[in-house]
Amino acid sequence: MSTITIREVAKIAGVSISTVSRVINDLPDVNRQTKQKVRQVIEEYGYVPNATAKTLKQAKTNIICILVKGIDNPFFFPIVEKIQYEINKTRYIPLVEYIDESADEVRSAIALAAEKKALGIIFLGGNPLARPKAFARIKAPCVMATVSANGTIQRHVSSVCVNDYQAAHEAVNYLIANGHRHIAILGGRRLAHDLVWERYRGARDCLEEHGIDFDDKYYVESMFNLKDACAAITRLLSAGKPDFSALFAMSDIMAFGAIRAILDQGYRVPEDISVIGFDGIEMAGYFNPTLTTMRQPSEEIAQHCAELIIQNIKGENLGKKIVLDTEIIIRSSVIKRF
Amino acid sequence: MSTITIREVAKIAGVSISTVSRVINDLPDVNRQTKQKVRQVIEEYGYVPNATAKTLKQAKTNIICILVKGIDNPFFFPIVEKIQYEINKTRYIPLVEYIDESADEVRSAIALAAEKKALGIIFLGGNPLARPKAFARIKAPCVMATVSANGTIQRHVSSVCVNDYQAAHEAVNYLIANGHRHIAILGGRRLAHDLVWERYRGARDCLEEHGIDFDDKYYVESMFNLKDACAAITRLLSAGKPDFSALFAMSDIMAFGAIRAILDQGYRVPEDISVIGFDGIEMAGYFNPTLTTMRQPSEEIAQHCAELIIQNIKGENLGKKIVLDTEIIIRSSVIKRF
DNA sequence: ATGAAAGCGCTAACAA
DNA sequence: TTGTTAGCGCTTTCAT
Repeated sequence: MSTITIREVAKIAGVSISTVSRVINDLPDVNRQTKQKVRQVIEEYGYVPNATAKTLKQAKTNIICILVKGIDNPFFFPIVEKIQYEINKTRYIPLVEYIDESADEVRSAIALAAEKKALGIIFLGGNPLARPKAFARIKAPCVMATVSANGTIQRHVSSVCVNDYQAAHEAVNYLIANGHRHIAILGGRRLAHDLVWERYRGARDCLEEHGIDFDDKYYVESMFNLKDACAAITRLLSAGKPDFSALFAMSDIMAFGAIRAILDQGYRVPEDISVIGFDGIEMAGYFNPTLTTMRQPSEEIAQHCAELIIQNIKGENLGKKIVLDTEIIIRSSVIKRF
Repeated sequence: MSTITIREVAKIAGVSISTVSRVINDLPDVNRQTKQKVRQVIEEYGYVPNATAKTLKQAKTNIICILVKGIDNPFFFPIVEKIQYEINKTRYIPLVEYIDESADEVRSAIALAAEKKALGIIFLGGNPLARPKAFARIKAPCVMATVSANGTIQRHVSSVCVNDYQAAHEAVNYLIANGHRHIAILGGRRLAHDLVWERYRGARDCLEEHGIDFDDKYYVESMFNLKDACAAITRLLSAGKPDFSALFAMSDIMAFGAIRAILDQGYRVPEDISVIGFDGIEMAGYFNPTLTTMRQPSEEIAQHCAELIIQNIKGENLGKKIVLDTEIIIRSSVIKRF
């Protein structure tokens, strides 16, 4: 593990430490030949600068952290990619940190801000705002991606998200417009996440506006994954012949799990039960049947996140809340009911 | 961004820096009351230790790095999770680093070993062995996950993988056993990756052993993603009525893309074309039709990786190559042909 | 039980 | 153009 240090490179090359430092960092005022010689020593001995020491010294970095909670959420991939891409175009450096579903995102963020001296943090997934007191410890500006920061008093917290209420409202409205009156909802724990609550409200209100009473036994609670969603819908269906003709799933992944369950129980999608998803992940266009879904504009979300965090770092637009529009992608998992 | 430092905590608490350090690290030999007081100051002022400085000082860590190339490969998720889980049970600390598909994994690894002072590195994805010279720079023991390190002379490189040749052989054999004689192969660039080459050889040899000539026009080249696979198969099918009854895809994701293409072209899976995948990702059991696939034992792979890297760090089993068995998961995307 | 002091590898004034 | 030097925040002997 004995990596060579700048000191030794200097000694071997017969120059001073600062000269080596200059070469490493491509600073001006270095003789061409000296530079050549140092480069050669570096190459030969495989010297690698110790970034820890560099960071320690420099006191500040250009790092913007992207803290992703939930490694296996396909909805996040294109967002992470795009944010990275956008930040890379600037003078800032994107640093993606994935943390476990069970990890504490606020603690991670605090650590990040301190350790990596992140100038700003973009949160993707999780529910950091749920712990406002701990959150207040973070001094760096924060941007919440796909989660609204409306409920926050924290001035350094911005957000970029869709109007979950309205999106869910539209999704259910599409179902109703297609003649469905008996609609089930597949979502997360309503009290655990604002996001879930908003989508639930949007869906239920839409139902009510059309004079449809929503019986809570048609709210199917599940985690945001394939297996759990499949199990939940299987449970619902195995009780007997379903008396609903459409299902609104709060994520595409849940929709996939639900469709599997419906198929396994001997029903057809969409002929017997129509399904609409949420997110608009890539797989939705490849699944069979292809999945009708409320698409969140992931590219735009990413773009705005990148822009906003940089503005925030410069002290501009702190606490700004950006709300984007969703778009329904009509495919073949919803059929007209007469 | 002005985080308080250990020095200031010491001053405020009226003790020395070392005492504060002792409290932070929970070392013995600190008076209860002193500890109390220091803790209080830390709490009150929101002091967070600077991990950069700590790492710099400590010269060595307990970090084991997991370097994942290709953020959107669902096959990797459970492996990463399990490796993390296993390492967490030991005194070592797992550190997952995701790098872009276009990034240089060898450079990243070198940087990692130096910067984070990783004791060992587990590689997931990419093809680091393709650059042996640069790779030799890494002094920390390395474990290649799901890629064979057989071709390497490097003594510090171990690997945990399946026998790709044999697995592909079995997959195609299953197709043949089901009466298929005309089989297409969907894979990556054969010369770019040993893994692709091995699977190709296994498939082709199996065909030959059954007296079937493989016409290279039925080798469909594509990247390992949905879109490209779908496009490639669409191209193949739009040429005219397919004269093959089965397809072997080198990854489940590719299989999904292929199935979409087949369906879109008006054919049925498996009635017109049977499809077998590779990897055994979770989604394969939810897709429609459910996907028959050669499952790589991801849990076991992860487990062995974790064990091996720790042994390697201790100087044991350096360069060990572990080869695991795949298992065919029979579902409904392959049908008997008479 | 506590403190003083020597660095970890690097950068950035300031000198030369 | 190059070298000298003072730290960055922390851990860790070694004294006290």
